[in-house]
Amino acid sequence: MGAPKQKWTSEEEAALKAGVVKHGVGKWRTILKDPEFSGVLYLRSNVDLKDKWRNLSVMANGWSSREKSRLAIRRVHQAPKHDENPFAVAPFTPSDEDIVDVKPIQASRDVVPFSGPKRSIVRLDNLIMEAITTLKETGGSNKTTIAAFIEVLFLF
Amino acid sequence: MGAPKQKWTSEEEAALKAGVVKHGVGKWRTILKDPEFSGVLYLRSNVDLKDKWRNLSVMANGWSSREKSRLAIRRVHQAPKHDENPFAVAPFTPSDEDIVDVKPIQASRDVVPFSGPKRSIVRLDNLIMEAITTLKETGGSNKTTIAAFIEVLFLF
DNA sequence: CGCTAGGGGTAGGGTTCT
DNA sequence: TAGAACCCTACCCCTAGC
Repeated sequence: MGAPKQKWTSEEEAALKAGVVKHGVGKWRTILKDPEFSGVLYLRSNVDLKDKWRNLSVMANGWSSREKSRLAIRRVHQAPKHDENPFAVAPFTPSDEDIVDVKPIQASRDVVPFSGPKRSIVRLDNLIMEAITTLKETGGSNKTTIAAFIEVLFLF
Repeated sequence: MGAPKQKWTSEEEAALKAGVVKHGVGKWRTILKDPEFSGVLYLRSNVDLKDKWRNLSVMANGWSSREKSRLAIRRVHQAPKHDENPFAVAPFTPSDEDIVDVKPIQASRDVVPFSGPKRSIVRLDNLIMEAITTLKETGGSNKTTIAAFIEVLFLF
């Protein structure tokens, strides 16, 4: 039928993450063309990268709760005239616990079916991902902060 | 970033079709400036019109067999607003004198197995669209024929 | 410089496979 | 039933060429 279904290797996954750190979320083609990653990702298309990142993002915060529940709230969307601000799509109540700092990851700690050894690594991994995603979504011009994550990223 | 992504409403789509009938394919700016349509299409650019027409043409011509299946199975799921207008259907089975052959514009990186006969769904609007496009492409000076389509177009 | 045609890229809903 | 990988447009941007 379709393509043979090729599972992502950890090398590819790492390259993707590094690529996102370097070029940003949504720059799939750019990441793919970067000589730094093309060697690893040459079998993947830009769409593949996008899809994979989507999966990773879900994993990174999907276990917890908020942030992604907005997807469920979306079903009917008709914008005849005078559309609303696209960024206002998330009607989450900015009450107390928001996505302010790099804290939300704590919340995802309770429901983790992981086995012992890699636990901390995965945790940090998710932390980074969440941080990056959040930074990007909230305007993400904070280059220095992102740069800071690069070091952490390559610690593993 | 780019533009906020504005989905086309059925009103806009109808206006575009009517505009094409009135001014012809490729006269995007003209359609846009026509007072008859500017009220509906005022937040679209000439390029937007062109792009949308491209989509519509693809739909009218080479709809993949998978799409056909999906359409058939389409859930009776209520439409909140008035999308999916009453053009709805011409359920009778298309015999064999359907559409010509128009291969999908697709460059798949992997296997390209299926190719078969393009038996498009016979939706009235698709027929109209095809007819208009064909007329235009083949010299399209058959004004009377086009005029005939106008009536059909506005029958619903 | 305005306009159209066409190539390209991304987002997101769907579908298929495991 | 779920999740991962892949598919299919809808929509937008860019630019060559007139």
